[in-house]
Amino acid sequence: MHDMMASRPAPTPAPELQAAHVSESASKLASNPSFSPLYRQIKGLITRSLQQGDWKPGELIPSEADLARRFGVSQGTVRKAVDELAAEGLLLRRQGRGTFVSTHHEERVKFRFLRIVRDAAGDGARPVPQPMERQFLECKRSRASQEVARTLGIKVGESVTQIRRLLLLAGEPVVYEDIYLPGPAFRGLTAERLESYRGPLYALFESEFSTRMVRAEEKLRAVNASAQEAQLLRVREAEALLLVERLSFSYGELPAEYRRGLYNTRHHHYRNELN
Amino acid sequence: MHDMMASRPAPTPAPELQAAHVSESASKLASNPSFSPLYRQIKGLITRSLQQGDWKPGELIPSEADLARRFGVSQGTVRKAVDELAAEGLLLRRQGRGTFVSTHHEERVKFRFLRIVRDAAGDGARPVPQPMERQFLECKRSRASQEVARTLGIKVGESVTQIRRLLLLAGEPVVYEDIYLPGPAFRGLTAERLESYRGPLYALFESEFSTRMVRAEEKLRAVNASAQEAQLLRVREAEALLLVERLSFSYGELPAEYRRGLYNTRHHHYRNELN
DNA sequence: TAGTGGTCTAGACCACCGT
DNA sequence: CGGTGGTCTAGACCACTAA
Repeated sequence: MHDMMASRPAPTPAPELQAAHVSESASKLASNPSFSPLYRQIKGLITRSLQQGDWKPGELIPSEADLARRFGVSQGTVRKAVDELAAEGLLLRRQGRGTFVSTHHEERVKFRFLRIVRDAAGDGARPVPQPMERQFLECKRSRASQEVARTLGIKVGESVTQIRRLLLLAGEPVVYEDIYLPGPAFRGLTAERLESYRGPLYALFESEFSTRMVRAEEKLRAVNASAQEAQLLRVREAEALLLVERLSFSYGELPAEYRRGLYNTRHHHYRNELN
Repeated sequence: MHDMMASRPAPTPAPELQAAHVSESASKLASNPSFSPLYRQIKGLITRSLQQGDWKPGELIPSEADLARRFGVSQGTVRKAVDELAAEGLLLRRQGRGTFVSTHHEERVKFRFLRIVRDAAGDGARPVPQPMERQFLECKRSRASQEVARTLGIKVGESVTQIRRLLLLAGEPVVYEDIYLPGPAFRGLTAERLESYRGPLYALFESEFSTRMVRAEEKLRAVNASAQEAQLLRVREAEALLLVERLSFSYGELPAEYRRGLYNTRHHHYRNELN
């Protein structure tokens, strides 16, 4: 047990990692009830570095060999940790170049969370039909209602930023949604900034508000359109609309955005894969 | 290159695997444009054994060490292949016991494809609310319509088995769906068998019709209830319903079932996770 | 106690990328 | 060319399960 640690050469670990690494044994931590394998501990350390912003979205992280030296483990162990993070979409591996922090700026993963597809589209169709046009109807500060507060895990009446917008695909209004962002982090967000920004909202949040959305949960229902909703989406009143409530999480399972979207599914559908 | 193969002891591979293994070099197949790494070839061989029914759902497959000997590769290579198949839900690993072929009979994965959740349910709620009751309204042979034929990849007018049923959760009708099964494989399916069977439909298909559903694609829309649909689901006519079209695939990406379901989302919702 | 999957290591070679 | 991730091996030890 102990001689394993002694025989391992001093890895001169990065300062912010040393404590965690030294406090945990590099061996299997036998008889420890809260045991977690080494590669998961490494994964936790990398995740913490991502949370802390040591490595920012789009940036190159240290090579596997480098990380293995820092953590004082073998490259294979680092590899398994990075593999899982890549599978979860937090990191992106590129052979010959290195491992990068995932970002919503990449062309490949734009509109990663928008599952709308045009009906006519074949199997290999892009997830989000083009051309896409956005109309921002509103951007204001308000107080969290009970529903919004509960969902975002904040207190009723706390400050939230609210965005109301319309998405048009090929000229047809398809999505009408309210977006709620918690706390003072998004104070600087204005209607003008939204109008002028090219690219997905999540890319804007990442670049200018230090909030990266990592994963999301959605609840889907069918509802009848109100008069106002019908007018905006150009459907008949009481026509069926797909209600999509999305709660997005940033690093560390932190709820960071709540969306309530109404989808006009006359010529588009929500696509899902089950495994 | 060649001496690698020569120096490797004869693995006495299983007959059905020998051809593929011998025809491929165990080394990296350099300069082969259709190159696939060894572990993917192994994965392909295992998948083929699953398709052929060499190992049936619920059964124990050979140990990693055993497979490694058969294929003449290291255990680590087999491990990586099995890892991917387990991640895709085709295999199930159990420490200390072995690796099993996934089955819809397991308690853990019952109703794996049914994403309906009661609204009140908390985060840790079971995916499918209990008690669940099923009413089979119809089970008949018919000819594939153009839509069904196109979806299932068969010819218009070919024989299909059609099931119409209603699912009730806590006494409330929530799902009304038409199920289309291709070809003569399901000839023996009767209303009586459906009534008497306990457990998920997919478990029945697996046990008695040698068809295991591996993955599925769904298209979701909102539609207004027809008079008949409204009556069955006990909602108002024209009330919004969630239309879920599901195409399920068996081994080898074979389309094996098409479902058209209407979900009453008054007190339940469709839950989805985005990564 | 024997056998299984799970973790970890050390080292080799390859494919890919930018310089 | 050097550095990166990708593949593959061989061997050790651990945790879990069933007999």
